Amino acid sequence: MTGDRRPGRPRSEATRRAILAAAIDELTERGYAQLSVEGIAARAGAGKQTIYRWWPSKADVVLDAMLDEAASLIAVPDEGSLAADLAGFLVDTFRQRGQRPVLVGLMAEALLDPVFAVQFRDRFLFGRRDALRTVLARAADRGEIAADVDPEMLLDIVFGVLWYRLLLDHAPLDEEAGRQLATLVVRAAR
Amino acid sequence: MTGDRRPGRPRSEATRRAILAAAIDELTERGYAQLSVEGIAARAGAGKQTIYRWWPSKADVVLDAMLDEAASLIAVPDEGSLAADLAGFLVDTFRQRGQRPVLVGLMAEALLDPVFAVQFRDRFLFGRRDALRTVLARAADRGEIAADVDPEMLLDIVFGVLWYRLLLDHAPLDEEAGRQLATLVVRAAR
Amino acid sequence: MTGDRRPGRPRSEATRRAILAAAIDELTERGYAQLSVEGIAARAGAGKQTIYRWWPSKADVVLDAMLDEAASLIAVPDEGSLAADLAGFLVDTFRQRGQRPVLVGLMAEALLDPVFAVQFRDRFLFGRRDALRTVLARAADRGEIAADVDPEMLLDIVFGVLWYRLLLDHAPLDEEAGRQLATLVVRAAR
Amino acid sequence: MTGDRRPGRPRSEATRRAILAAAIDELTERGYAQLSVEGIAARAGAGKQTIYRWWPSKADVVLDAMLDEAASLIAVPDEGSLAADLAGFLVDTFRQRGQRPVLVGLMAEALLDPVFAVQFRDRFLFGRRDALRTVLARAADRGEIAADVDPEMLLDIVFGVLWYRLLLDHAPLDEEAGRQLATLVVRAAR
DNA sequence: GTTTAAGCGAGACGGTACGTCTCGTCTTGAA
DNA sequence: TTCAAGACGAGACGTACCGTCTCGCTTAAAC
Repeated sequence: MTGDRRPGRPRSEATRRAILAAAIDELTERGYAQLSVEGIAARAGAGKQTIYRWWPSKADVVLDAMLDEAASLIAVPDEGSLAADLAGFLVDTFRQRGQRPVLVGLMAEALLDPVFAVQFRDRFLFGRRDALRTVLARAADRGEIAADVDPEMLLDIVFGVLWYRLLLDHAPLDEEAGRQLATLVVRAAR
Repeated sequence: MTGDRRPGRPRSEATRRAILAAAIDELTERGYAQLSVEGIAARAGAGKQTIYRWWPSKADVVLDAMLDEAASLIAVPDEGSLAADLAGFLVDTFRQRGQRPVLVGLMAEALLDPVFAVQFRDRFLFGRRDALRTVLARAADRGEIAADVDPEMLLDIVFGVLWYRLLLDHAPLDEEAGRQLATLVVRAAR
Repeated sequence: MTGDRRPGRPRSEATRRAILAAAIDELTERGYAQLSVEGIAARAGAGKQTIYRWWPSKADVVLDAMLDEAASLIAVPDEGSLAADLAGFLVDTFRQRGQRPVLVGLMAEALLDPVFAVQFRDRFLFGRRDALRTVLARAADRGEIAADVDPEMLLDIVFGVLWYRLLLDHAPLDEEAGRQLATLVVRAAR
Repeated sequence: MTGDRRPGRPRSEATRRAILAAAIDELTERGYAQLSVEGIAARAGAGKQTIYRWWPSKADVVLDAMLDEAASLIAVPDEGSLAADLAGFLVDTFRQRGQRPVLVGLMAEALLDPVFAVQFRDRFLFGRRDALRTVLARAADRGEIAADVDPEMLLDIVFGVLWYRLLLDHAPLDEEAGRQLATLVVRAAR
C-alpha cells in the first residue's frame, strides 16, 4: 500500500547524506559561528539550492545531522532506585564527548531564530526530557517522590544544571558532577 | 591626582548615551537577531567608527547598555532563613519584565563569540552569582547546608533552572515557580 | 508505404504547439528579457526537457513561433516601377504592428549568441532580403539602377534604416517614412 | 569657489579606473555574454557593492568605459563637399578596430533593458549623430541637399547601414564600403 | 593665539554570505 | 522513445553588514 510515488526525479539519498556529513565536518573543523550554507554546499559537492530545497536554515541541517548520528542514544535506565537511575542517566549523558560545540551552536541558533527554536525543542530537547520523565514516573510509583513535588521542576533542575554548565563552561560536566547532582535531586524529591 | 587629562578632544558623553539608548531601542523593536552596528549608528546619529572605537562588538554595546540600566538591582536579601532568602531572591529576579529578549540575545552572542563570553560571564552573570553565594554562605553558617553539599552545585541548580526556563520558554518564570524552586533547593541542601 | 516509422512514442504535435503558443504569450506578457525556458515549460504544461530536446535555446523557440505565425507574409510586389515596388514593400512591412518587442528580443539574442545569430539571419532576415532582392533585380532589368551601384548596398540601406528605427525607436516607422525612404533609394540608384 | 565638498570619504578615483579597465579586459577576453559584475569586481580587486554603488548595471560600466576611452574621437570633417566629408566620416568610423564586440554587447543590453537604452542612445549614439548632423547642415548651406529631403532620414541611412552591417556581420565595413555608401547618400540628397 | 591631538559624522572601501533565480542535465514512472 | 515532473550541480544575481579607511570639522589642552 506504499504506491504513493510522487512524479519527478526522486530525492537523492546520496546527496542528502553528503550534505549532512559536510555539515558535521565543517562544524567540527571551523566551529558553528564560521559555518555557512555556502561552505557546506561546496564541501558536499552540492548546489546551494539543493540545501535550501530541503532545509530552511543551516541550523536545521545541523540538527538533522545530529539526530541522524545519535539516533538511538537516549537510553532509559531502570536499576530500581531513583539515585541509581539518575546517576546512570547523567553519567551516560556526560560521557558524550566532543558534542559541546555542536550543542552550543544549535542552542545559539535557537535563541536567535524562533522558528528553529521550536524544531530544536521538540525534536531534540524533548526527546531526552521524555526519557528522564519516564525514570521519574517510575520513582514516583515507588514512592521516592513526595506528592507535593512537581516532577517537571525536577526535570528542569537536572537539565538546567546540565545546560547551564554546558553553555557557561565554568564547571566540569563529569561523572563526579553527575553523581553529586543525582544525590541532591534525590534529596530534594524527599 | 586625577589631572591626567589626555590631549585631544575628550569622549562625548552625549554620544555614548545616544549609542546605548539606540542599541536598546533597536533591540526591543527588531530583536537581537536583526540588530546591526550599522542600525545602531544610524539611529544614534553616530558614525560606525565611533562605536568600534569604544566597543569591540555589538554585544558589548548591549551588555554595557544593560549594566548601565540595571546598575544596582542585585539586592542580597537577609531574612534569617535560607528558604525566605532564596524565595526573595528568585521572586525579585523573576519580577524583571521585558528583559528576556535582551538576555537571550546576549547569551546567544556569548555562545558564538568566546571573547564576548568572558565579558558576559564576568561582568554580568558572576555578579548575580556572587550575590546568591553570599546568601548561601550565611545559610551555611546557620547550619542550613549539610557539610557534604557543594554550594557551587546549589548555585548551578538555581541559575540553571532560571536560565533553562528563560532560554527554552517552555514553563513560567513567575513567583510560584520561584517559591517551588526555593523549597526544593532548601530540601536538597538538607 | 512510407514505413520509415521510428520506434517509440512519436513526437506530440499538441505539445509542440503548446510550447510555441506559451512562448509567444510569455513574451507579450512579460517581455523578452523576462522570458525563461522554465516559464515557457510551466505555462505550456510541458517538461523543460521536452523543450531542450527540440530547440537549442529559448530564442529558437521564439523564432519558430514567429515563423509559424507569419509563414507567408513575405509578398513580392511587382507594380512596374522601383518607386512603387519599394513603397509597397516598406508600407507593407511597416504595417505589421506589435511585432517590435519580439523582433527586438530576437535581435538581442542573436547579438549575444553567435549560434542563434546564424539561425536568425538565414531563416528570418534573409527571407525578407531575398524578396527585396528580386524587386531590385527587376528594376535593374528595367534600367532603373545604374551599373556602378551595388544592389547589396541598396538592400542594406533599406533594411538598415528599417532595423535602425526599429531598434532605437527614435523616429516613426510609418507609411510616410516608407514613402520617404523609397524616394531616396530610387534617387540613389540613379 | 567650488567648496561643495560632500561629507564622508570621497570616491576613489583609482578604484573607478580599475573597475572600468577590468570591464574592458573581461569583455575583450570573454565576450559580452560571459560578462558578469562578479567577474569585473574580482578582476578589479573591488567589492561588488562598490560597482553597484556607482553603476546600475554592468552595461553602464561598459558604456562608461567606452566613453572614457574614446572621449574625443568624434571628429567633424570639413573638406568642402558632402561627398568628401561623408567618406571621411565613414572611413574614420570604420577604421576603429576591435570595437565590434563592445558595440554589439552594448546594443544587446540596450535592447533588453529600456532604462539602459536611454543612456546608450543619449550618451553614445546621439553624440556621433550630432557630429554627422553638423556635416549635413553645412552641405545644406552649400545647396548640396534638396529642400524636400529630410536630413534626419539621411542620418538614419548612414547610421542604419553602419549598424546593420555591424550587427549582422554579413558584409564588410571597410573603406571601400564607406566610399560606396557616401556616393549613394550624395546622390539621394540630390 | 596658535598648535597639536584626539573624537566625531559621514560614507566609501574590500569582503563574505545571504537567499533567489535560471540554466542545462539527469532520473523517475506513465503513455 | 517521448512526455511531465521535478531534483540536481553550477554559478550569477542584487542585498545586507561586516570591520577598516579616509575626509573635513570640532573640541580642548599645551605651548
